[in-house]
Amino acid sequence: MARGINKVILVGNLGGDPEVRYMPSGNAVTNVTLATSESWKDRQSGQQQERTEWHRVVFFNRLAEIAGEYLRKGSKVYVEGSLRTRKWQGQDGQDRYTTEIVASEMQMLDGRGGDSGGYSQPDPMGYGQPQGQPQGGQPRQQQRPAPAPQQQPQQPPAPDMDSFDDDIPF
Amino acid sequence: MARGINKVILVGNLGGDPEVRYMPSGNAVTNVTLATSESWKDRQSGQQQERTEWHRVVFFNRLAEIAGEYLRKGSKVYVEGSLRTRKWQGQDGQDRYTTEIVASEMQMLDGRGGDSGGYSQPDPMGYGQPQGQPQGGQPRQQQRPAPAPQQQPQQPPAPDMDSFDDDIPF
Amino acid sequence: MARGINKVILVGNLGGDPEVRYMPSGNAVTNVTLATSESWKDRQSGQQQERTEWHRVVFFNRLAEIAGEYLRKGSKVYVEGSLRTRKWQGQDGQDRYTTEIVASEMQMLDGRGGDSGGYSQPDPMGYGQPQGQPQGGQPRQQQRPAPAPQQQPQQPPAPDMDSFDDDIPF
Amino acid sequence: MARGINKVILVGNLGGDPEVRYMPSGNAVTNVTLATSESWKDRQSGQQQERTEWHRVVFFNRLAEIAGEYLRKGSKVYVEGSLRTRKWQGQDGQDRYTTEIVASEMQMLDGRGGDSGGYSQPDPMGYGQPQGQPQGGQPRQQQRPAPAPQQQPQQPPAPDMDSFDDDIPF
DNA sequence: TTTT
DNA sequence: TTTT
Repeated sequence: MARGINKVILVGNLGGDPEVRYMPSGNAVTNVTLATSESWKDRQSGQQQERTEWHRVVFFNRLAEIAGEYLRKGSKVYVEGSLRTRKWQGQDGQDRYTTEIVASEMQMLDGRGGDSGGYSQPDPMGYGQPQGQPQGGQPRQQQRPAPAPQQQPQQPPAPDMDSFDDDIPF
Repeated sequence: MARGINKVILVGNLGGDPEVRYMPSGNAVTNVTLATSESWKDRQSGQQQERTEWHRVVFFNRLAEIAGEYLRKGSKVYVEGSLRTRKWQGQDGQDRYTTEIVASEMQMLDGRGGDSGGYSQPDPMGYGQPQGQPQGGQPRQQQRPAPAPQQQPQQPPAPDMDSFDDDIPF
Repeated sequence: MARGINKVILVGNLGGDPEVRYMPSGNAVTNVTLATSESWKDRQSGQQQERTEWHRVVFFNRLAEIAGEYLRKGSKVYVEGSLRTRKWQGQDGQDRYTTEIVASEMQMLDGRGGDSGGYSQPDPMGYGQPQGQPQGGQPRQQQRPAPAPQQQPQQPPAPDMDSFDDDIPF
Repeated sequence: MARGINKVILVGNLGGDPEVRYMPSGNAVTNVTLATSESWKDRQSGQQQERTEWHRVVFFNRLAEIAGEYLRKGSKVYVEGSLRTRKWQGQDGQDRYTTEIVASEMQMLDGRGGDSGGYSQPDPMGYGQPQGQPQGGQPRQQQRPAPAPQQQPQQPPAPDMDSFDDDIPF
């Protein structure tokens, strides 16, 4: 039961490949970062401005497996979920807080995925090939660039797997 | 000012090219139909079932022009708006009601758009590639057509342009 | 599985008491009408205008029972669901279509509902009646306090006012 | 223009009175914390569990003034906005990040606000105070009634119960 | 997933 | 770190 509504809807692109981990229970946990951006014309300078917002999204269980399998760096994705602020200890022993979107629904919005390898097994989600892409001409090579090494600014540690409760309410 | 929240969020594909009209004031009004679908396994038969829902979306003013310019049959699009039920007279003189989504925000989710040039070749299927296909290394035949363009049952007349109020609050 | 997103979020007041029916299977189906309204100042006349939109909402199964039990005419409610257009035959034998919101989530937003019973004493917590309580003719004791205000852990400093840009795009 | 969608919808209660500040430009900035909570039954212990999530919400400009004027500790409110993660320096000189919801829309969901003053008379309409009205210590006259319940025009018949499918996918 |  |  919920008292209140805590809902997030994102459409954005993955900043890197998903990171999949497994809990002792065997359940999967997948983390991605998602970029959304806005651009507008600055009133004073008349300059075009842009701001990118980065979101930390976490998937659990079945959704974590699907995300790990189908999403790739650059994938465009719809994510629906809820906000959760999680506490962790910095190396200096101080408390830190990180806000994440705990996904409850995910939908791929492009068919590239970003993975050149393609599927060797059937597509459990029935996802896969893109809708809305021009179909003439030659199918093109998958262009996913090599995984960029990436420093997260202030990387919070991965959540302690043992502290996860399979009964997390979503 | 609003009393209450009336919000719709859709991600779907256009059933046809947008229809753009102009009000006497010169403001544009664009109509599209948008398909969303769900599939699930029937409990009894074990059969895969699918249901496609068709939404009537209307854009006004600047958004109407952008929609008219960039959207095409098959385009995948994010639409945010509000519900409005509109009354009209059937040929038999009887009242009829049609519910539409009045769009307040729109975002194209496939990359063809954005370019006013559009297609230089026709899309043979009328859509672009469907979603829901496996993506193996070998491009394969399109197996499931995207939601078939179809005559909307009971086509309500286009809204009477003169009855539109430029002050509609959105 | 879904191809596309079909989501509606409403906050409004019930136009009448819920109508509960039961399917042959014993499952409940509850219908309500929900009002949302907007008001704005007309540009030309300078008059305050108001438009009320009526939404047909249908609940199934367990949600239908809860809605039938706790909602009343005038109740303020949050509803999340999806659009569904349903075909039916008019008395003249002609097809008609009605668009409804099929609710997937519901939350009561007042503790008094539309029942005139209401509060007879002031609310000592400064909160009002918690959600999810029955709202029959007899007001009853508050049993679950609303979330207690508490100190935020790790209060970040207020943003530096000078760093704000008036052109922030929202 | 946006590339991507960054949308948050919250319904919750204020943890404290709003904090209003003014920018050098004279524009207002108002901060509140908002609680949403979930409760569920733990699978193993069978115990009822509850988790409250606290959200930092910031309002700008006109919305900041309205929030500062009408919201109070305990107020139930609908907030729509977008996520923004803001960087700041801890006392130890280290970077910290705080995620906030930048509100673009706000609606009060109770007529009493958090002010214990509340109503001294019963609500004749069975509705409660309309939104958007001042709610200071002195209750004032209700000026705009909530949307009047009214007969729906063109009532379609109730759905034929036998045609419902228990497997409807939601 | 659970609850009202 | 993404995308156009």
